[in-house]
Amino acid sequence: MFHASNQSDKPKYYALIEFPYPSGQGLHVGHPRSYTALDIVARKRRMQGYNVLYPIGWDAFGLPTENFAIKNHVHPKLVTAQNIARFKQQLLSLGISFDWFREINTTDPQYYKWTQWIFLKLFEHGLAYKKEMAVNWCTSCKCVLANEEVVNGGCERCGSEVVRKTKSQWMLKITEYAQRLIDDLELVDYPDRVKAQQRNWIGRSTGVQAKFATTAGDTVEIYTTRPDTMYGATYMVISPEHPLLKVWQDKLSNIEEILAYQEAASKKSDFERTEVAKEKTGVELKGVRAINPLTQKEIPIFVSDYVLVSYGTGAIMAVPGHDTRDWEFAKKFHLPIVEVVKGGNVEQEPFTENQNGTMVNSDILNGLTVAEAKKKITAYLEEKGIGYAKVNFKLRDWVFSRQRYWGEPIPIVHCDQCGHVAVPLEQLPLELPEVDSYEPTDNGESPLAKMTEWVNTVCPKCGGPARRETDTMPQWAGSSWYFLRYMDPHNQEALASPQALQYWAPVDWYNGGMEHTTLHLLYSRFWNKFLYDVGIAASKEPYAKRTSHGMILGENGEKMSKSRGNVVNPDDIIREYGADTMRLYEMFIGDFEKAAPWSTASIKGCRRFLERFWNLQELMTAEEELSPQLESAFHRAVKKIGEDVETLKFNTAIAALMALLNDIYDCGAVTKGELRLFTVLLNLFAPHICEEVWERAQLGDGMVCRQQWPAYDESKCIDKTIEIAVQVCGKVRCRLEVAADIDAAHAIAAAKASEKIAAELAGKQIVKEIYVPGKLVNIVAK
RNA sequence: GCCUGAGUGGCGGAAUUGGUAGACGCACAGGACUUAAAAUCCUGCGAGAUUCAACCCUCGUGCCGGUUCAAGUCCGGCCUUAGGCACCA
Repeated sequence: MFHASNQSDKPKYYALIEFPYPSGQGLHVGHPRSYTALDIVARKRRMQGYNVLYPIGWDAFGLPTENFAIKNHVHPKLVTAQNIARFKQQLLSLGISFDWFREINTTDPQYYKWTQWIFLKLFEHGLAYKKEMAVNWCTSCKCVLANEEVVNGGCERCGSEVVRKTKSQWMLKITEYAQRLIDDLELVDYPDRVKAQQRNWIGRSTGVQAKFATTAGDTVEIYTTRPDTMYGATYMVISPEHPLLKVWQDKLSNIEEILAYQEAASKKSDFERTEVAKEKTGVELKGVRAINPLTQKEIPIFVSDYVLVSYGTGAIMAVPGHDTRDWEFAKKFHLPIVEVVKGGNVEQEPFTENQNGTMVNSDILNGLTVAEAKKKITAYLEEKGIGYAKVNFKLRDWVFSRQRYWGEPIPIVHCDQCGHVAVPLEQLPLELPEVDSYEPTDNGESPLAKMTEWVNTVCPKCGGPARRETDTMPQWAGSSWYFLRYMDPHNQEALASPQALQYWAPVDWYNGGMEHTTLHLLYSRFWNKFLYDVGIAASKEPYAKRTSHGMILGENGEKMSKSRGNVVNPDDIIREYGADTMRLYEMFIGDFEKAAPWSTASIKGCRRFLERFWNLQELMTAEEELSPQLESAFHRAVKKIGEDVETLKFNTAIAALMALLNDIYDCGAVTKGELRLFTVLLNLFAPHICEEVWERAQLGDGMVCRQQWPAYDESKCIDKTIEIAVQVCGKVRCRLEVAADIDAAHAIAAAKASEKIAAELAGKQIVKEIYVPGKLVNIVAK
């Protein structure tokens, strides 16, 4: 019924919500908050003459389905199909104007064929690579997690402990796009908090990478954001995993102690390692020392787990006078602390302030400000060949392998002769084979590894024996490009036709949850940028505008969950109050962008409002015009509702409709023209009842949702008379009814003429008279 | 520690650029209708003092201070709280 065409004379509008994961629990009351909001926008755009694309689909790969399948010995395909059927029926009952002709499903081979195709493109461009590395391993899911999926050292999904494990993994080089992912935030309209969170996650820092010579005759590279403090570097720290330890092992007299420390560090979980309040530990290397390139002094080298191997060079110069961690470490190990920036007392506490401060004890830098010193020393280090300016990011490459069944197979073949070879494009989709058991294997491999017939294949390159990759892709794969598939969902030849991609891109308005800011939102921006670079996606950024809805909490103000017993089932609400009431309530519940507690008691108000609207039919007169008493109220309402929908203020838009309805009841009658206009306005929020009233009261041809969005007349938004406040010295003393177009002189005169004000001013001298048009008069008197 | 937000009645929440604080709704109280209840309709509903009653008055948007004729809104300093990041050099 709401079918978007890829060819139209109308301007296009692409509204998008995050497609749901069809879980076994069915729709959550949180889903409709987002869907109804953009449904309102989509409906308004259609009425405003746009060709609107508002699609829906299913992000259906994932662990809960797989776990359910394991437990109940059913194929996840079947579980998925059942869940989708339930979700679909629930969404249909809400009357969301999705384009169901474009429904997609990430687990459909015709869909994941293109997910695999994109992976091979990434592989072809060197952005997908396999690497032996320490990864985050969820002990409960028996699966590798991306950094983005680890929350407080626990699994984002199940909360279980995450440990480090060395495994060979497929990685995606998202770091290649780090700078552009930051820069291009300038091109899009996202909430500041979303942009800030993404920048924070990517974590750009500027500094210097420099070489420190050692007494072993080689060098250690360090990274620092404070090259200005290099004269104060009194020791050096390398991470326990640093490769130089192996190189130096024969020279180190305390190698046993170091290896023991290394061993202990490797056993710690992520959670333990990143615990903040932890006391610093470490071991000094006996036998190798470094040389501060500026002071030429020999300084000790320590190994400590407060330096991470995965960031920078895995080694730092330690400046205890001006870094909190170095200071703590120096105090514990009684290392010298040298002040190089004046302003604090470095014996008492580190002086980390880097705005104001003058360099001291720093030879060529003495007397400079920190900023000047940074510039000068960077140039100096470059000139001497000691170091160079370098930008670093906290963002790591994306661990893309999962050792699970229910995901897209990674279309790669391992050949002893040719290495990693792409499955030829014409063999896509590489479908998931049937397996007997979906359980991961004991050694942490995917259940696919047991499918020897499937695993053993021939190399596409040399024809020799080869093995298929048995890892699958993470759940994020399918959702990283789905907005492109919607543009042309049935295309067999390409992920979408160039014309469709050109026509619809970018998504004009994308609404979703804050929880996806550093996961899905970042991943899909990355994929879109890559696809843009290879000439497929038509816009640099996938989403022109992003908004975020707040969570709907339980009645007790806590997050809804089964264990808390505060879950509200949308089916129950729809059954008892109807879909329109449900939609209206979720939009009226509060500020759209903030979390709001559910209140079943408050729903009644929305239901009552709709009943009062329904009963207007009995008050309807045959007149077409707006009645003089209500004309300005209607014009104001059209204006307000139009504006509020654009700024996500659905709650006040509905309040305006309620106020307008109260005004109509005060008049005791409604003209046909008024009811028509009211129905048109309300139809965005409550489509079912409005279509019904539209037809029964014979308000017009066709359906309400096909009408034009009404215009308002600015000049008619104003009443003939208005009430202004009269203040004396800023305190309201009375209110006056005056003509709306009254000028300052007359307004002030009218104010003074009132008995109350005259009495108030008696015997006082007027100092100042202020008139704020349409608002108030303020008389200042002594 | 750093980065974002947010603190307003019994409750959810309103309040362009500083300009009548509490829109709209819920709950509650009183009344009408009814044999009765539900539903519906009408009225009231921040706190305090005063009054037979009403008007009027005083206070009031987390706390302290400031700017202004005028501050929920702007500035400075705190407190509390939610979300994100975090031994990131």
